Amino acid sequence: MMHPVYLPFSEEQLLSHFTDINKNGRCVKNVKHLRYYKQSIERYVNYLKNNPIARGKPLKDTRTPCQIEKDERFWTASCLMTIFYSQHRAVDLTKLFIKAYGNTPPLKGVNSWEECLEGELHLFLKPNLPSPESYKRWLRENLTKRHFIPHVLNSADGKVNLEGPTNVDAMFLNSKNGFAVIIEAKVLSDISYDVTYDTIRNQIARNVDVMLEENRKLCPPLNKRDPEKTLFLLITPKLFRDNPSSRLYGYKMREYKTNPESLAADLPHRSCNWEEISKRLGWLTWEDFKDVNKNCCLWLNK
DNA sequence: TCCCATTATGCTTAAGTGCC
DNA sequence: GGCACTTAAGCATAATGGGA
Repeated sequence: MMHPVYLPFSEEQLLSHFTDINKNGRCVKNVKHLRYYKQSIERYVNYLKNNPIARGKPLKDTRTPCQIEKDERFWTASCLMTIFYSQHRAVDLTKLFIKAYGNTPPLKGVNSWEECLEGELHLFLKPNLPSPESYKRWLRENLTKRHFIPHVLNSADGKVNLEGPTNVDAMFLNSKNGFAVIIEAKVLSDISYDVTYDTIRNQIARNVDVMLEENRKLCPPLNKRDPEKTLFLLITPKLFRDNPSSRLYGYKMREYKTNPESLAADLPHRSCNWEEISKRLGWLTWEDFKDVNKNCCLWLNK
């Protein structure tokens, strides 16, 4: 077990949730991810051992060694793996999806959550999803409408790709039927708004954009994902869902849910049935996961 | 086809700034 | 002078494109 509270799983288990990567046209295992988790756990354990009294400790001493307490990588891996390895995985996930999206999946031709989950479910941490070709073309044609700093505009000259892949925090994927949930997880931080060449673009819009794009070239089973059967899920602390105006994502989620056409404004290169897309956006809290499965987020046991 | 430098995102971490 | 807050730098991973 890597850590009893923040990552109660083995290294092998954790490693199995990272996607294969494309190296010289071949899909190969990637083993690089472990080091970050192991180092962070080691810093934390050592710090606690040498500093048994926590009260009154200044932030400058604790911030780095105690990063794990607020690290979204750990929150995400730990919480989602707990659900993934739960003996009642399908029941747990169904409860969560009903809370986020309603009694029936907001997907055409899909009648039940059971149908979504039947088959072969995978959980991936930190998968990369390429920026859609249609967006990159559009940005190339509209660059000066989206940026205004000379040296940035100059650097775009001659570049093929004006946006890199979006690294989503996690993804559930059913490789039998293409059903997927793309997950953006937050602890204290807000969504990103600072990609290189588009000052208007926000992280949720990017997530929705890559959700709507096929990924035929990605390593299996990521290439099996059906964009028409993919949902977007935001996971945050309950505190910020109760106080949505404390974060940019609070404003954006409310806007996208109550006024679907606002998605069109943020994704001008696409024409979609935005009302339908809007229904595919969900927001859950870490506390929701804990309500469904007590073993989730053990650090919230206070 | 392979290698490798470059560059993208998405964070964490360190350095700089200024308040009490 | 010791902090917390703010901003910049740094790091990790992975994709990409050019050259051998």
